[in-house]
Amino acid sequence: MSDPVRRSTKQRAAIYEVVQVLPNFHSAQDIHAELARRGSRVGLSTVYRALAAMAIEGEVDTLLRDDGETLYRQCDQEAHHHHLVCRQCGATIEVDGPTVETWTRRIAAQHDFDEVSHTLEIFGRCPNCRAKS
Amino acid sequence: MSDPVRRSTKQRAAIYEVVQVLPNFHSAQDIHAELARRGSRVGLSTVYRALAAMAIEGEVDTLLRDDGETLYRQCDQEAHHHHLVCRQCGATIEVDGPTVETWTRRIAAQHDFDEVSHTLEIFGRCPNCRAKS
DNA sequence: AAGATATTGACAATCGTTTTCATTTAGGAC
DNA sequence: GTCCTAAATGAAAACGATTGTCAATATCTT
Repeated sequence: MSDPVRRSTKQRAAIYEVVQVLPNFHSAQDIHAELARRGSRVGLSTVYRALAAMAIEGEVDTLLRDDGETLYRQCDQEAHHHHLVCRQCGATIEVDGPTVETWTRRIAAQHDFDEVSHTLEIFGRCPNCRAKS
Repeated sequence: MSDPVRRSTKQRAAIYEVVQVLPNFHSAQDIHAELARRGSRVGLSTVYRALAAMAIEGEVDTLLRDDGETLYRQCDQEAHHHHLVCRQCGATIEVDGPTVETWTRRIAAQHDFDEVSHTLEIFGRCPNCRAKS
């Protein structure tokens, strides 16, 4: 009962390519649109499936927006990390959080929880967008 | 151009009542079902509207689940805080995070971001659920 | 090349949530 | 109390992201 063998297809390659090239986070629909713009006519379901698979493999980074939409981005760092995201332009900075890691582990231990994970995102306005307003 | 006046209605009272009584986080649909169980036939749209309004007023606490569903709960603390949530039974502990608050402010300042907010939730398995497995 | 099966894509279905809009109701004025 | 106006309600439709369906296609193995 092992996992099905993965086959490499033109579609998956195209999707991977676009994700690598696009800066910051984008929705599956964005990526689908970008593919169309480039002439790759890939089905929307295929984009969703490929992105979900890549997220599981750790090849892409995901972020859940306030309204529930899932955003994807190329993953720079292997290790667990967080994001500082500009609410206006979407610019993203990856931040590393030893302080937070330690803190969450301590909190969990205090309440005798195990198998702990956490989500943390910081939202704000970047210097560029502030200058424009 | 001031905000419309808020009127107090039986429906809002019923919704507020249920939220106060239910432990832990529940979806708008859960709350709607619980109202029905109690004989209060309140429209689903009304439940959504009331919960959204209460969330803005800070009367209830919200949590965005991994799949994008919004959960609501009575708010014990006025101040900004985070949650330690059991993945299995949903038990929730409110945690206060001066460490994290400081850390996020510092990170934002380092990158010259302003109007900063953040989301942080810790997920794990509570002692009860661990005992059961 | 041929067979087995993973993958694709057009489309329908799902599901939480929001909007529409006609009807009802709260709350102030008289 | 009665009137009036705007807020609130609710049933149903609309919406938007995502997932399922399934026949057709492409990939890998032999």
